[in-house]
Amino acid sequence: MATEYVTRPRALISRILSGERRYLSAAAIHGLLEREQAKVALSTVYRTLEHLQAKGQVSARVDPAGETTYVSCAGDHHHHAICRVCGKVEDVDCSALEAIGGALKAHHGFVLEDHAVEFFGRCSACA
Amino acid sequence: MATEYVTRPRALISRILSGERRYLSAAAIHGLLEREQAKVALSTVYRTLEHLQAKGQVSARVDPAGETTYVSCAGDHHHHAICRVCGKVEDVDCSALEAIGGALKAHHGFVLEDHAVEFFGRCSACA
DNA sequence: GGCCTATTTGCGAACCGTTAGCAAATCCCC
DNA sequence: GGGGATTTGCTAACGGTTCGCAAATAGGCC
Ligand SMILES: [Mn+2]
Ligand SMILES: [Mn+2]
Ligand SMILES: [Zn+2]
Ligand SMILES: [Zn+2]
Repeated sequence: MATEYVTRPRALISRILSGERRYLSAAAIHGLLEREQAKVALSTVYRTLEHLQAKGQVSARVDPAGETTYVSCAGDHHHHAICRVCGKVEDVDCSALEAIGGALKAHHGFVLEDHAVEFFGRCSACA
Repeated sequence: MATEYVTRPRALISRILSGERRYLSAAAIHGLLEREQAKVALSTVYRTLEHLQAKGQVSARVDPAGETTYVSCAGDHHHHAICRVCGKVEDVDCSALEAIGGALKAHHGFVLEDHAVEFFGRCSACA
């Protein structure tokens, strides 16, 4: 049934993502593949990204221009601090946010189930 | 130069937004206008939303399907708790997040400049 | 190694939300 | 009411993403 093939396009795209700590668009990944003479269709890039997301190896976000971008990302629930200069992504723990659950309940009767957070600023190299 | 007209479409759209505490897409707003016999072009809805955003009366977010949605939103910097059942939006203060700035600096040398947060759960009516 | 079949790819066209161009309509102020 | 700047409506274009389907590939099995 759900047999899973390790194909050349998938290996190439996984390699690119794991060597990159910035969010990349599908088009950007496709461009990087072209630059190294690897012929992979853009639709395959999309399908592979979808596949990697389903496997929990990639996290996506929509950038301000409306383009979806992807980073290699695994591990427990956490958030990203994104450098506005170079785009570097740092993983950030979010235990501080747990406390907000109580306040939401008290003020609005709101039962907190999940949250999404993004931090923006400058990484150590760009500060 | 930047004279500003109060037109019928703008008044209609502002009224719809201020009477709604959920994020609405441009198409949804357009649909509501149709339902009340008001003929407004979809492109006018987009332009009005852009206009209201620039005036700081509307806040936008891209929903999981990639569609941009809009709520009436004014006041100081804050975040939104969105009910997963009915879509109702509560304004949430974020003083608790300020503390994270120090930790980011200490752990990653990251200088925090801004953050974006969304909370998901169930509002009091849907709990 | 060769065969076989399920899975994946490549290509192109279709899709869909959003933006742009431009003439006609509207708003505002005198 | 007249006149000029602004806004609207319509339609076509745009750009990222998804789809359909035949050709190619992976990998288990002789
Ligand atoms: Mn991560
Ligand atoms: Mn708000
Ligand atoms: Zn940086
Ligand atoms: Zn609710």
